[in-house]
Amino acid sequence: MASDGVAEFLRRLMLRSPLSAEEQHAVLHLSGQRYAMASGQDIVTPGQTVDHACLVVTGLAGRFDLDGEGCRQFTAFYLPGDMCDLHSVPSPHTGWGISALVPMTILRIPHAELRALVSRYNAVALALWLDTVVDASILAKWLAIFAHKTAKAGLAHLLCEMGIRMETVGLGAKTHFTFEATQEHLADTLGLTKVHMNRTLQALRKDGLVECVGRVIDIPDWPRLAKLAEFDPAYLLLKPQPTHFTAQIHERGIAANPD
Amino acid sequence: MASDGVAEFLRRLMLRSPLSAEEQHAVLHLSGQRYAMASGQDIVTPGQTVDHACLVVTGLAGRFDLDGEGCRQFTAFYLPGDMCDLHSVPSPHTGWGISALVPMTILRIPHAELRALVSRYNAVALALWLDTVVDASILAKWLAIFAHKTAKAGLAHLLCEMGIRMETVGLGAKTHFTFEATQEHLADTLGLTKVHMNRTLQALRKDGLVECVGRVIDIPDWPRLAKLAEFDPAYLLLKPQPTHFTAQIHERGIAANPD
DNA sequence: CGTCGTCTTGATTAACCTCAAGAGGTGTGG
DNA sequence: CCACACCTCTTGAGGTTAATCAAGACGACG
Repeated sequence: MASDGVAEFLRRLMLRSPLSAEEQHAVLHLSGQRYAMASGQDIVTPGQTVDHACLVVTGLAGRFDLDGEGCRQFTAFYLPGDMCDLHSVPSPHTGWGISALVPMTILRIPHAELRALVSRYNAVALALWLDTVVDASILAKWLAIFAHKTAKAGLAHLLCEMGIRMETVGLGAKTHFTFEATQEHLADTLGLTKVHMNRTLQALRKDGLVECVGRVIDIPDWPRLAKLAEFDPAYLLLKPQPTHFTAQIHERGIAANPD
Repeated sequence: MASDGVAEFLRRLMLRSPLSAEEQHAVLHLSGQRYAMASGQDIVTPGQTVDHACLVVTGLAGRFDLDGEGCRQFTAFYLPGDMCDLHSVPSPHTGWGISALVPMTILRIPHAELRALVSRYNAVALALWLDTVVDASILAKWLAIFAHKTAKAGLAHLLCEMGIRMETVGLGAKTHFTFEATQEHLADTLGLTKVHMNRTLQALRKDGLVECVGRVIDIPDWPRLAKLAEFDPAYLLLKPQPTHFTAQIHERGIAANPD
């Protein structure tokens, strides 16, 4: 019944939170209206008050903040299975916006459904809360990396993160994945100009740390890139906290709690 | 019975979330052990797994991230009444640390108590969740400002934020408050060196935008500082979202929902 | 009275921005 | 099939912001 994106959302929750069969079932019964978004279209307009959260079914979305001159700063990326704007459940009025970085499909899930879910199932409430905490953890790491580090290390870190996240949701391997963000999107994430982003990316390519054809990213030497970035995936709060764990994730699958 | 810091925490929650008398009462019954922390001491060590959250009773705490070379990046400041590390309720293992920036007293509240509270009272669960969302909202704003803007505008923005937050918790006015962070702490927040932070602060002083004696901050011309910073307090998610509201906050007091 | 933490200053170097323009691809309409 | 617009990526030269290294001044504290 629910391979319209909700199953991927449940899978994401269970990466970090154990849920009973009943709770899983309840999550899978979430429903909402499907929308197709054009590239560049706003999923959430800055300052809007919303009565629903948006689940990314396919594509890539970015949360952004606007400054006075209209410059964008991206503060999160959302992949398929991510519930963007889950924050809006406790805080329906958001200052930020979310836009589609590529043509994509989303599922709008009413707050009413989510609130009913969390009031009935305590474990689900904690799971959703944890989901926003993960978002905040990534944000804190971005701040630490982008404010302190050089553009090269910052970009390297972002690519490592996207690699792990893509692999975790089954979209390629951490060393080989498709990341549909333009160089300008990346520049607006790291707080650089697109010119400097271009040169930084070239530097990584010249060092043999990254290869790109189209929007496909290849990381020929993961350890070296991770070392340059000082990348430690612990902040992504995936279950097995010790550092070398990514291999296990796929084998575990979604049925962690069959009872 | 509970003017040991818990009342201030309840007050903070009620700035953003309406709670019934029973719910308020339940929050006030939170208890924990009181600790005195020395300046510079870690309240939470990076990588630690905790079974309690820490309520700031007096003083100032900072959440930080460490990079490979041991450089600190602060990712949050916590004032009296703030529950630092509330994130640890859904995620007990944290990558970041929290340290006392001045001598301070805290209250350690066991996760067990907080979890019992949220499982009984749905509105409290949403209130706590919202509290971590506010934290994330500040983080997103910091990223946007510090990554994009010049040091001068970034520092101006931080001072505006601290002014509003101090006034909101009743510690001075937004244009006149005590902020016990050293220039080095500020540098580690904006991602600058302490040398450059010093010069940036001097620039603000020379422009007549800020005056400091000791750790007391004076903002002679708030509108001009706010304009330089492009400061809009909406991201702090205080209740009356329209822009000019700070006057009302004090008058409302804690008894917003007497029933 | 000396030590330590914090603030301050100067000179040099590196990182990043700004402005400007061109190259390559893609989709569209004539 | 070509012409055109548009988006993204790329390159160059010069200017600004902030980092680095080094050292001195000041006050608080024991």
